Amino acid sequence: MGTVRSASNRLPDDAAGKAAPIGRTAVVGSGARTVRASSPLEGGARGGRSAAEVVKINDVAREAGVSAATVSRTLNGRSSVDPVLAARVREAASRLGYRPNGVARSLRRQVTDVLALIITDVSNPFFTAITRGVEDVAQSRGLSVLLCNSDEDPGKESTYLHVAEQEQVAGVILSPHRAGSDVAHLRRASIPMVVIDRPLDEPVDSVMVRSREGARAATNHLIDAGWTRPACITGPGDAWTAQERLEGYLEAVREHGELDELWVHAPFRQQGGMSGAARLLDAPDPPDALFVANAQMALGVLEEARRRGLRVGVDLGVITFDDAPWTSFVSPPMSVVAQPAYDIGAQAAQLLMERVKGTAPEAPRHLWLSTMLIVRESSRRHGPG
Amino acid sequence: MGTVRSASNRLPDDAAGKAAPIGRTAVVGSGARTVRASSPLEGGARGGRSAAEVVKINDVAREAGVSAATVSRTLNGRSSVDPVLAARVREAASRLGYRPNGVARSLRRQVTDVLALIITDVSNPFFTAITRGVEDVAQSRGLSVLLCNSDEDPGKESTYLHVAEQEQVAGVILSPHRAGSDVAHLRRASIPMVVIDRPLDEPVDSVMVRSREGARAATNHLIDAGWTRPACITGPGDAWTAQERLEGYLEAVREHGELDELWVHAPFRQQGGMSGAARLLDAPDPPDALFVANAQMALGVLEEARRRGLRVGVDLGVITFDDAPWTSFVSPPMSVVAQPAYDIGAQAAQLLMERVKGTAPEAPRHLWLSTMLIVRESSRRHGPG
DNA sequence: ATGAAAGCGCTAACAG
DNA sequence: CTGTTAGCGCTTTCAT
Repeated sequence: MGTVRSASNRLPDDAAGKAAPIGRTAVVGSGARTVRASSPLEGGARGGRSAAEVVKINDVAREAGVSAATVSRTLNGRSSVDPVLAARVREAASRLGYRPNGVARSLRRQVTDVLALIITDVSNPFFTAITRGVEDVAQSRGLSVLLCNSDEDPGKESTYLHVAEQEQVAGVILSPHRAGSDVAHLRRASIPMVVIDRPLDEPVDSVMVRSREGARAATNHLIDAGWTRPACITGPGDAWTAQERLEGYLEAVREHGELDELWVHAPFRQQGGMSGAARLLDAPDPPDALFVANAQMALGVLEEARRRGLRVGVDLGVITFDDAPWTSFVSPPMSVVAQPAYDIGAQAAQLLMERVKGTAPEAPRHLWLSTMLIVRESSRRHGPG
Repeated sequence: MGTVRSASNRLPDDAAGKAAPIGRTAVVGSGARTVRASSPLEGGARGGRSAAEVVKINDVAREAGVSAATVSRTLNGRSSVDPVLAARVREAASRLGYRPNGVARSLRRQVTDVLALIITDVSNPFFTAITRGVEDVAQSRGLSVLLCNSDEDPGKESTYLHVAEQEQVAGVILSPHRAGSDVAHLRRASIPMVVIDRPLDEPVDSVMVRSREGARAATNHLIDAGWTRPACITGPGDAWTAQERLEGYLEAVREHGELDELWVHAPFRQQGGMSGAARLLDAPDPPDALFVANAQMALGVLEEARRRGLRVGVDLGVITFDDAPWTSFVSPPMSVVAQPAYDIGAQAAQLLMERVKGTAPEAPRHLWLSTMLIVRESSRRHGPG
């Protein structure tokens, strides 16, 4: 697949050995812990003494000659403070390089200015587009977004759900692995949540895509284009989106009667597309066109087609879900069912913001967005030769 | 660019209006706060009373008839407890559905089991591959990874650096926007850090790629292939990787004498590649081959070439950095300089783990990984027509 | 091995 | 408007 010219990497052994975990503090001297300034003689961190000590709110208070409460009020602007004192506080804070401890604040306030977005695959452009949507609206509201990659792994998913709970994030946007994903703890901690891309067996806000409709349109298009044995390569059986896209395919096929129903399940990855295509094409009476459930799989399909010397658009019609950045550059340009990924993210963040602020109605809201069929060349039937 | 069949999305207005922020608690009744069980008469959450109340360590302690300290010790396994009591504690904890409050724990322990990975572009496959590397080793060490997308925006970067500090993450892996990115606060908070992809003007661990070497090899390859006016489309001038790749190009060009030095800077995006190519090709004496500094830009180059009716591999030679998943499927297959992205992440995580555990030497370590030239078709010179 | 008590650093009632 | 006081929920000495 190309000439390789050079290579040289190495992954070093774990130089750490099996030593017991040690705290963050560098192990320099004996076990004696650093002593914090407490005697009035210390007089605060004056001048250029670049101590590694962390400045706390009380240091600032002392330096500014006010109470910690006033420092807090000044810096948070929640209550009015005498301008003179406020100035003194700000001055002291910046002189000392004070940085509020977010953990302490969170503990006290019980919320953070952070929200978590848990997706099933960072390397899928569909999800990164969603991410952008989420980020844009979150940022406009002054919140940060922490991305968590659950990788279609229930274990990782629950770990991240746990992290979100532990860290007391303001809200969670989740693309659940399965409808049964356990979010009870989040609910119990009353952390607002919005589900995207796939449904959840819980009464929560959601933003979904009419996948089935898109799949049906894609399959119909394949048939209209003159392909006579369209098949479907969809995601794993336990993924709702995979089922829906398969359903859409089946609906279309059934509308036309006479057609065989041909489909396989495979992981939502390039490798999955490859093996799925292989299984289908190895059948006694193989399909002449493929509706593929995601762009990463589509790449695998192209790979397998190439391996077999099948010309896409001639020997094999192909259309896929997701308008990845590369779709119009492959040969031939790939027809797709585009999902409004950015909007999914933006809408979900909207809904979440409303929950966070408490301005949302109690009943869960469900948004359904539509797909868009973009016909390029891979799905058209070009005469052989 | 394709026939569009249907579309229908909408982005609802901000239904929230401009109401002041309200805490997470649903605003149901008056201002009276929920009262916590404190009277001995309450007797703990027996039976099916599914209270929305959050269970705290003291509830578990009471339920198990031990002290909070014992509960903590049991659940953290840091000190030995009587097996009988331990069993009782565990039983009580699970019966009550106790979930330790991570924020409180972090405040006390001053660390979290989470590390932050700050990258400049989630939608760049190079960075998602890095992410996988980081995740794999972090997970094997029992840590979770929070991904932060700084988007080449110094503001966002510093926000995330701030979040990382606030949340007291165990460590940070950063792909800095500029060498001058301000990480002083992290250092002051003694949060371990590893820099990837680009250097930082600070004595910290780093994992980098010999970009310049790769760029030089790519350019030399273009020249060897028979192209006579190779040009370079690199990233923004303030990005180190962009400079290095340009340098590599220049080195190669200079080695050959006689050749003009042709290059432009542009954002590391598809759009950037497009405009960069346009500028270069619009010149009086345009190049006949392009060395592109990243895969997303390369897509833009393909777009521009198509727009102008230039045949890649015939009228225009192209080679790019990064072996994105689609590179071998575009037409013609794209030659690339592959970076060991996964390894960058894995190695960085390794280094970070050692710092977190305190088993690393004090002096910063610098790892340099090599690229790999993969020659496909886009860079070969095929006779016209 | 266990419990009591002392905070981690901050914010929010509550008086003044 | 400001300071005092009381925790947020947990872990960890320090005694026992």
